[in-house]
Amino acid sequence: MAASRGVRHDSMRARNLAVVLGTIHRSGPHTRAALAELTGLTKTTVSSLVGDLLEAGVVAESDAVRAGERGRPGKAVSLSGRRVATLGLEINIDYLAACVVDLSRTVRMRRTRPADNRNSDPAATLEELRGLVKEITAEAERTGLRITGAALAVPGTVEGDLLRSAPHLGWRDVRVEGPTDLPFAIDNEANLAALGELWFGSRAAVDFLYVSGEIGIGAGLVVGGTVFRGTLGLAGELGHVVVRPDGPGCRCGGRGCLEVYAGQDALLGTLPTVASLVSLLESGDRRALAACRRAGHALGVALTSAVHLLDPGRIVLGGIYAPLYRWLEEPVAAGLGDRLGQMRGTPPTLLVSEIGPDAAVLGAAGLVIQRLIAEPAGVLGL
Amino acid sequence: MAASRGVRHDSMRARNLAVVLGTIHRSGPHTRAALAELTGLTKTTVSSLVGDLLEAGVVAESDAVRAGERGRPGKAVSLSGRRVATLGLEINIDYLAACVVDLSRTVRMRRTRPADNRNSDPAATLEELRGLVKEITAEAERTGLRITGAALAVPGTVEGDLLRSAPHLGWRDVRVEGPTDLPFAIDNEANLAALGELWFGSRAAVDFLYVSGEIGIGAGLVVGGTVFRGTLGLAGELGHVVVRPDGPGCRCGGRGCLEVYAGQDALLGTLPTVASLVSLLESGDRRALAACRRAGHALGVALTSAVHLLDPGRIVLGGIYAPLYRWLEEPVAAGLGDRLGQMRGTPPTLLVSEIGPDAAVLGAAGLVIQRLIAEPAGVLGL
DNA sequence: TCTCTTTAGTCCATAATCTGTACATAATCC
DNA sequence: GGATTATGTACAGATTATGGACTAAAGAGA
Repeated sequence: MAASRGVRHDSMRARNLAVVLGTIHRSGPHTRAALAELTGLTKTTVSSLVGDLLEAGVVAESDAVRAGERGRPGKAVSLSGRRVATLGLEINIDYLAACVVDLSRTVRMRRTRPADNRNSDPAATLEELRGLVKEITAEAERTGLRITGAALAVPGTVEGDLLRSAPHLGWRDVRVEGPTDLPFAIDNEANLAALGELWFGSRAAVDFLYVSGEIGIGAGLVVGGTVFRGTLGLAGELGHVVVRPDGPGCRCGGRGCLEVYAGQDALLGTLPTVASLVSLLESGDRRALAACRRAGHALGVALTSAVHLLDPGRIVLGGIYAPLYRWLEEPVAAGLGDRLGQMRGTPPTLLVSEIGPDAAVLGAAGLVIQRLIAEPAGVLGL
Repeated sequence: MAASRGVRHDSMRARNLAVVLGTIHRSGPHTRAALAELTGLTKTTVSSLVGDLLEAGVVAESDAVRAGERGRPGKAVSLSGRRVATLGLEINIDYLAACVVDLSRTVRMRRTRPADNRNSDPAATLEELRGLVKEITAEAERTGLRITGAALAVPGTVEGDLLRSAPHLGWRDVRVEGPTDLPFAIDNEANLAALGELWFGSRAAVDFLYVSGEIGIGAGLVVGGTVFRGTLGLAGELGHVVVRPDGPGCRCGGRGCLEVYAGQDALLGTLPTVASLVSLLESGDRRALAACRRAGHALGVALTSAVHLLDPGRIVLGGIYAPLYRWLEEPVAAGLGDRLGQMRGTPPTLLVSEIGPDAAVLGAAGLVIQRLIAEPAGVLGL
């Protein structure tokens, strides 16, 4: 639905700043002339806008660049990581994490603090997080970085700034305030991991479903570079898609949810870690292989439903599914291929995430960068 | 992702025309002063914009209206159905339909032409449709209506303007051109029926999942007043969500899809029509009741998956499920309630569609109105 | 080496659009 | 009937983009 506020002169300029910055972000460094061509604005206007962006330190001019064969070479304008950065945060079951990412997508800092957050006290954990944030922002500012905002990934469902339910933390209906006075957002771990894949993954694509295998199983759908959140922000709960309506009971109250078959607990059984499962798999352990196959089948079934409902461009398996991908790929792909049948041209490509367990923190920082690029004037006060 | 074109003076005005028109559409008739308040524009600007809209005939001034207690009364500006209307079209298995709906959502004309389109020749059917369109647009123009565009609902999957697959028509990969030189769109029957519910349903809401029970089962998700289409436009294929991974084979190639349990063929069995099933149900026929209960259970399972993945605000049952709602409500709601369990505060409300079998044609016209309101300057040449 | 051509980027007068204040209008209140 | 209050319009002023002229910087060709 169209935004309801009218456009005034200042918002026109704000919008054009966003258009220029977004174009640089989307299609790489360009000279002012090329930007004028791409945006449909005149060279004059682009020059003026780029001037503001340079002053704000969000873009930088490179040395002269050969554009065509002849003529004056232009100076390419690219995103600059010099001055502006954002803060990604994560509360997970056994650690707190924070990272500072600059506008050029370089990870400038990273901190992980082990912590046992199972059934923890929200206030205490958030206080701990606040400490981590203070520490890392102070250090970032010492190196001359301006942090423009923060986002927090949590293993649970989020509505607005309300953490509805994080079963593995034992949290319910926790209102999370920003740990600083920076602009702040909180979102589901899977949604933000999907953004991590979008911003830092190697197979850059703007349409995919990121599947986050953890103790719970979540998914984040990215369509056209934006996370689809549903009505309340609760979309993507892949872990409770029904695989077998009369299957074993799930902690959610339902039966035969995907999580029962392919959650971390189901996969590991009595094994202590994913690494131990991997080594068993590598040694050809039959029970481990069977467990993986079972999980893969269930995942194939749930993903079939997900593909029919969400129509993702690709599917990226992440979290604990990444190290297990060698053993999951075949059953999952087979399940998808068999079941999707003639309904679509080809089933979505299945890929493995390559950014590892940092996906969510990085994605949190990416979310803030995304907002900065979408609305530079508001964020930077231009 | 942000649009990539810069904003110029004329697009600022175009945008503001859309803002004013959209505000009138969304929150009803208002005086210029109220519109200024709502949009954040000044009274002067709103007056000027409303002037253009009046001239284009898309809005009309009412008689003076008491706004507050004292002061000069304002004249409310409301959408006008006088001059501008849109065309909704539908190709279905046993009929062609067309309707003309004006900007004030009044259905001005409606035509249905029985036709046996099962395994029909696309070219012939489209030619037939073209005839219907010529007839109805000629008549509309005779009454002084200007048709600004048309949209076509088809029982199948649509990518762009390509009809990928309409199994019940026997069509595959048909490129559908507009039946006139008007702006034209084609979309899935379920998506457009959802828009029909949005535009013409009595329980106005901007977030819901419309479930279209026909021979196939589709669903259209509306979030914030917009249909969610997924990456290729294939989202919402509820009929092939997996209910039982080892269930009976489905024509799609999968097994245990919802359609196998709750599609029209499964519900009717050997009965000829939905009406005959209803009368059996009313007379308490045990086999009919059992069939409905089975279908309701399956629907509850599939909708559970859909709720987890899509997070709809409400669920509206339409198509053949509307007349069967009395018998479906309990098993569906029970299935949803039991399975969704503690994952969300309350499960989405279950409702029955009240606009009947016209949902898709009406929604097609609604889609065109939606576009007109979103971009009046482009469509009307202001 | 000098000039021509070509492209990049800036300058400045002009145009489009919105803002803000002042004002005419129209109703109620007392 | 005058005071009050709110609607809608007029007009000067502000903001921003445009477009053509101009400067800058490089290669091509003589």
